[in-house]
Order: sequence, then C-alpha cells, then structure tokens
Amino acid sequence: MQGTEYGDEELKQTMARELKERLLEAEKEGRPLRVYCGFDPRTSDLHLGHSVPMRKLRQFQELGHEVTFVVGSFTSLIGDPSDKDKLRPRLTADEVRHNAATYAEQAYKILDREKTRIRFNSEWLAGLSFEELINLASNFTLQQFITRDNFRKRWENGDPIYLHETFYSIMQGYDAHALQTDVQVGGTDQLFNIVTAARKIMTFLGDKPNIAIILGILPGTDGEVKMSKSLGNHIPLLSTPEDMYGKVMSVPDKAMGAYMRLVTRWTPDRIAALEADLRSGAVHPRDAKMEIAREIVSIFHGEESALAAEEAFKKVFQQRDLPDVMAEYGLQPGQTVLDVLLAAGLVASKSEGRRMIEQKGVRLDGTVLERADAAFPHPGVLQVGKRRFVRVK
RNA sequence: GGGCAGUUACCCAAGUGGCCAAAGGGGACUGACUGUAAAUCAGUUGGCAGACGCCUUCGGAGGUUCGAAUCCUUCACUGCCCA
Repeated sequence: MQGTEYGDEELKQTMARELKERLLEAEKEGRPLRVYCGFDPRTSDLHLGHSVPMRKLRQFQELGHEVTFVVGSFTSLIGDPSDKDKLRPRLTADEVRHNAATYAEQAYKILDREKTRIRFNSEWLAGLSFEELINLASNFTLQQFITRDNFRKRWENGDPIYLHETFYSIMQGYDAHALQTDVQVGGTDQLFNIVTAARKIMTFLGDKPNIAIILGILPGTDGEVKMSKSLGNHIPLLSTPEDMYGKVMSVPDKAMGAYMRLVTRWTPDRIAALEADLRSGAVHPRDAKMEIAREIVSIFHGEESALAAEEAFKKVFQQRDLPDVMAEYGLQPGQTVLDVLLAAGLVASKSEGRRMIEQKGVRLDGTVLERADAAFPHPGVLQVGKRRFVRVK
C-alpha cells in the first residue's frame, strides 16, 4: 500500500483488513477483484498527478485483477468541487467527448491496454430519475457536506456553494454501485467521495461497500500544492522527454519523497535506501533528483529517450551549453532586435521585449544585447532568459 | 419577494471626483547567487511610442461633469439578514 494516505490510522487499518477479507472472498469465488478509478475529463491533457492512481491501477492489473477506467463524462458536467475552493466551470457535452477521446491514449502509457475496460459514467447516470436521486440523497445531511473542508472554507468566506455541487459525491457513489466494484482508487481529496459517499450508497443499495485505496496527492513543480494545469504547476504526460526531465528537475527537493513514492516504479526498499543516502550525504540531492527524473521519463518515453533527455539537460543547464534542437527563425532585412524578438515569438509584446532587454535577459550567441532599437546584429542563437531559445538564420 | 453590502489588473485586495495604468500582498518573469533546486537579494509585471505623450482597462449599458474606478440611472451576478 505504498503511497497511501488516509490521514487516520484507524481507517487505514479498517481498509487494509477489508481488502484482505475481500481478496480471500474473491479467491473463493474464483474471480479477480473489480477495481476502478474515475477520471474527470476536464482537460484533454493528463499530467503526472493523474498518473498516480493509474499506477495503482496498473499494479492491480499486474496482480491479475480487473481494472475499469471510468471517464467522468457525466460528473464533469458538474465538476468535482473536492479540490477546489471555487465553483468549477461546467463543460459542454462536446468538450467532454473531445477530451475523453484523447484521454485513453494517454492512460495507456501506464495501463495495460489489453486489460483495461473503459466506461463512461453517463451510461448509468444519465438515466437516473429524480425519484432515484431523492432516494440516494436521503442518505446524506447538509451538515455532512458543509463540514467538509472545501465547502466550509467557502461558507466561511461567504463564497457561493451551489446545490448541484453536492450531487457530485452522490454521482460518484453511484458509479461504484453501477460497476459493482470491490476497490476504488483515488487521492486524499476523494476521501469523502469514496469513504463516505460511495460506501454509504453501496450499502444503501444492498451492495457490499467497496474498499478505498486513498493515495497521497502529488505536489506540482512548485512543491507546495496539488499538481494542476490551472495552477500552471503541472507536468503533462505528453511533454517531450527533455521537457519532462527538466520539469522534474525543477521540483523542489522537499517534494522528492512524494515523487518517488507516487510516480516512480521503485520498490519501498529502493526508496528507503535512496532516502537514507540523502540523509547521510552519500548522495547529492541533485543526483538523486536526476535519478528520479530519468526514471519518470523512462516510464513515459522509454529508457533510451530518458538518457538522451538527461544528456540534453546536462548540456544546457549544467554546462550552460545550447540545446541541440530549437526553433528557427528567418531573419528579414531591416529588422531590429525588438522586431526579431517579437516575430520569433520569444516575447508577447514589444513592451515585454524592451523589458527583457533592460533586464539584461536577451542574449545573442551568449552576448547580452543592450539596444532594442539597434538593427539585428547577425544570425545566431537568440536567447531570452534561461530557457527560451531561437536560432536566427 | 423585501432590506443591506458587494463586483477593481493572473489571484487576493486598497482606492469614494483630478496627484490613478490604479497602493499592498501572492503568483509570474528578469538579473545576482546556485544544483535550471529551495532560500535570499535587486528589479519588472496593460498596450503603442519610448523624450514629452497617446490609447485601452476598475461587472455591462447609459448619464452628470472641463474631468469618473470614484456621483446618478438601469441591467446582470454574488453574499448576509428577513420572509
């Protein structure tokens, strides 16, 4: 149960015990466990944070269990309020379809394509009647929702909490019933949805409640808060190897533990050993992080690409050399430095370009350019800041 | 349905007629230092010109005024209290 995080020892014990019982039971019945995790198709590109529950699903697959990847096509009409202190914008059906389409392909970077069932929760949620909803809803009190941290904060801040946001938990609980699952995987932000809502609804509907596997939340590249695209601290699964490697390296040291436990394929023993070496000083934190970065890139792009990305990283950032590949721009006659910066897309506006030049952030072949209005000196590698490069020809 | 308060830049938030492109904080970006880390320090953070200046922006629309984020009308949305 590496990477699990219940925030409550008793709950953890209960879940571990139930899981054991369920395993024995399933074995007796000669069937694998039915395991599922729901994903919100809010965005079309998944990031490392999404990979955490997928990794757990993959482990179940490898142990021979049956894994269902649920696309929250219906739930995303609401948007899960769990990790949010604000109302989420509702998606249109078209957006959901489009996002879901690209979703599965990315998921297969982790999951075993042959062994994964994909389901859309609109299959069973769209047909629920108002009467059924009333029955389900009667299992919950308003207080249970309001005392949840995310709702409580909004309540205290005087921010709006919409009625339909409370449906989310109920809908997710119904997913578990519809799929007759044994195990549900999710992050700590899903604690209420899984442990309270889903189990309650399953019990109410006469099922044996599913077991919650609650995983830690992966912090973003800032090392502080949950990885999310909207916060801009995410590492997309579709990043290039170089980009992914660099982004992992930019994660603060204090988050290394979380990355090792939640993203890598490493065993607990291996992680413990590396952490011990870090503590004793036998391994430099940078080298440890490079190992993590290489491992993570390997998962998504393979060993070879990961090694290449590492070489590129060393070259550009440790030796302050230039990357091998960069965008190109064809110099036009009569262009000033500023013109080229803008036309090559290195800056968003002329004002920004001037600012960059004033701040000595613009270099041509390593020489700082001081004059925005001067004619562009000569073809070469134009650099803005540390990581924006264009080869001007 | 009634009363009151509110809606400001990426986010939070100050500003109640000119000195407001709009304080402060966060974030982001640049530079120094580094391990492209963190922390720290210095700076930048609407656009066009870059010297003066001009233009767009303070929920939407309209109005008062030489002049509006600030006053008035109206519409939309939110919170609180009452029903």
